Amino acid sequence: MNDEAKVTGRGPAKADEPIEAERPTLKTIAFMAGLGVTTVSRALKDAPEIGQATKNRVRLIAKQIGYRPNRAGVRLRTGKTNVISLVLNAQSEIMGLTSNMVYGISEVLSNTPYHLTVTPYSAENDPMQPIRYIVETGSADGIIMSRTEPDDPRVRYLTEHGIPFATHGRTEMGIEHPYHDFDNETFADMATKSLLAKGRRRIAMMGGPSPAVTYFRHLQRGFLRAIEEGNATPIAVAGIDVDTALGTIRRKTEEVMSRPNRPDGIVCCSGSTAIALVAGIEAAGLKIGHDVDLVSKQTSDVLHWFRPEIIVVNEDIRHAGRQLAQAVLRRIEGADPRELQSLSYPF
Amino acid sequence: MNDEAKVTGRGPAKADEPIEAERPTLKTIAFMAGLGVTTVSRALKDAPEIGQATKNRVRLIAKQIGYRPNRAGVRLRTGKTNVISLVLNAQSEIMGLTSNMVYGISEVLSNTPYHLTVTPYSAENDPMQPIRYIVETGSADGIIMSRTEPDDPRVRYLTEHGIPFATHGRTEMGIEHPYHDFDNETFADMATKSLLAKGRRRIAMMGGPSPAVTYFRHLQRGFLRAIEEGNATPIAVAGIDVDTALGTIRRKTEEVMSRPNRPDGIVCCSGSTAIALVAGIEAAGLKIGHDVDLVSKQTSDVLHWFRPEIIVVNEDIRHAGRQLAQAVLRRIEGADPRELQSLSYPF
DNA sequence: TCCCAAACCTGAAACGTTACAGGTAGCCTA
DNA sequence: TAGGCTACCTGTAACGTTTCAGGTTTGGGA
Repeated sequence: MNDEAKVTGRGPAKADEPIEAERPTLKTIAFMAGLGVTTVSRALKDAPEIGQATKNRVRLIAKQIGYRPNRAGVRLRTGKTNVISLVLNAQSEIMGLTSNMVYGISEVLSNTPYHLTVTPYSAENDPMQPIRYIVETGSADGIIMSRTEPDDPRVRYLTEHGIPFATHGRTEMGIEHPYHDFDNETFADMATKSLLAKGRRRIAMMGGPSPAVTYFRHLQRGFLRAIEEGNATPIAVAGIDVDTALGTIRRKTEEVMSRPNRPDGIVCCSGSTAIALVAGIEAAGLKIGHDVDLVSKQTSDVLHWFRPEIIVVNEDIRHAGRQLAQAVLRRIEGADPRELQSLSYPF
Repeated sequence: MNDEAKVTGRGPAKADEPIEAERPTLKTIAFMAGLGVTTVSRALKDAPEIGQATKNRVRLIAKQIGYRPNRAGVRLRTGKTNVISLVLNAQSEIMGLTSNMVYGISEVLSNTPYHLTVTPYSAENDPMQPIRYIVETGSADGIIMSRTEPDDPRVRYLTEHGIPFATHGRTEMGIEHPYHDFDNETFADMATKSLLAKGRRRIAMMGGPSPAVTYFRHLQRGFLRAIEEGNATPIAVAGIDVDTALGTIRRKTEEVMSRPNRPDGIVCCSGSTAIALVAGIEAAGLKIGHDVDLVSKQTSDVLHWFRPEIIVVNEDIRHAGRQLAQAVLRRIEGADPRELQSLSYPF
């Protein structure tokens, strides 16, 4: 049977130190219950071969002494890390995106044994690098990532290696995988139409992502469709992306809005861009809602209270985080990826 | 000696599966080098009792086969988790704070074996709860936390338990611990003085934190000192904190700025608050830089390009993240906490 | 020639968990 | 009464690492 000394501590407590309670293990419970360690392990995970009375007894003791399974032990034995990794591009910080994503994911994870680790990579680095690291070292059970591209090497790699993951954004590579996306096509369509409805005819779209990212195409498609249906003129404005420095946006906007053939309506795809846009527009001596109308997507609630004249559409990133977390968790449990694909719609 | 089968795999690979390369362990290297596992372990950590030639040989093999220590093994044996935990209040999302903090910390951690996990807690919950969880389950080697209070129970608890940590913000409880803080007293002083220099005499301060948080006092002190020295009148405006909903701020500001005894200068302590303030001010029919002057601190670069009339002071949260990460790491190595205390200054 | 220390290297044990391959008691059936 | 089934429970081994307590060789000094 068990040796009591081994259960209660590593030796006699020194007189001048407080008796530090050892963290309880399965062995502690086994000793207290007069059972084998195996039985306790099984009882705690509700295995069918353990009697109900024993289970109750074990669970009572476990709760009383505050037993928590040692993650290192579990991980070493089973390979299960109980970690979800959020892989992020540190550059693309659309206002509040990272934080809301983190908080959304955490909300879901807080009721589970999973922890969240964040792995940012800098823009100069290969996006594959953190992914490979996680897979090679087996440091997470699931991955959440953003900046999804139509033909995304990360998606291919993870699928080949059978690692559960979910992407913020869709791909176009014929691989069914969990994702959550905002319906940017509908957003661009609706946004453009609302400008058309105000009589605007010379419309530009700004503040979208790099063309490499999938949702750039969605935006483009929705925008161009509405423009065409409305018989309006699309104004191309280069160099105002969501990753562009705000000072550059402001300057560029002022310049664009001073041209004779300036747009009279703007669809903006990000909140921080919108703020710099407004600054540029007003620096050019124009008035929002009079000379030009502005519709913008936002991922934090800043715009709402900034200029009531701006038509604001919310993309709820926190909700996206929740969806993505749910998706990876269910994928880890083996769910069909096609059931883990969701879209949110602009209202 | 070692059994080759044990080193190269768990059995013959099935014909229809690709030969999945097993992840190398110390045993793999030991077998390849014709050494004992112990020797390899020691060689890799540069122990003095291993010969130089052996070290070189072992390290070469390790590098060649891409050996990475198994974290679960290390953690189980030594108790070292190689994890730093960032504990955050999910409510207090000052614009971009969370993300910049995360990125700053990651920058430092990326050159170390440490991973970053994020543990948010909701405002309704006890701030001690996540801290206790981490300590009880031993799930991190170090903790970074914010919203530091003058008499902070978390600081007391962690100090008593000897867990390395660093706080964003100072305490006033006579415990020397690592921290990084922004010199909010100087900020408030400078900000107020710059308003005085513009001839403003009726000055309010808004957008600070909850009075429970330490830096509330710093702001107050700097503000009141400058007010007194300048023989100006402080205008008290209640209910416009950094955590207040922006809609509320906007409404309240409009109301305050419509009073006959309205402030003619405002010191604002957060960027998002400033945006809502401006909206309120302009809704009241006033013009920034004419009827009222505004100085604001910001933690993202939005304000800069928003209204040039606003005097902007930057608090670099990314830098704070770097400092805090450095501090915990050095604390883990046993450095004196008094050498891990730093302040950044408004320029 | 013998002994001893220094320089290197070693196997076994342990961390906490789960999987494997049983073991035992009690009871029912033939 | 034997055989066998069911319901519960058990010890041992293993995951990969580090620590402990040695072991072996080499070379130098007496």
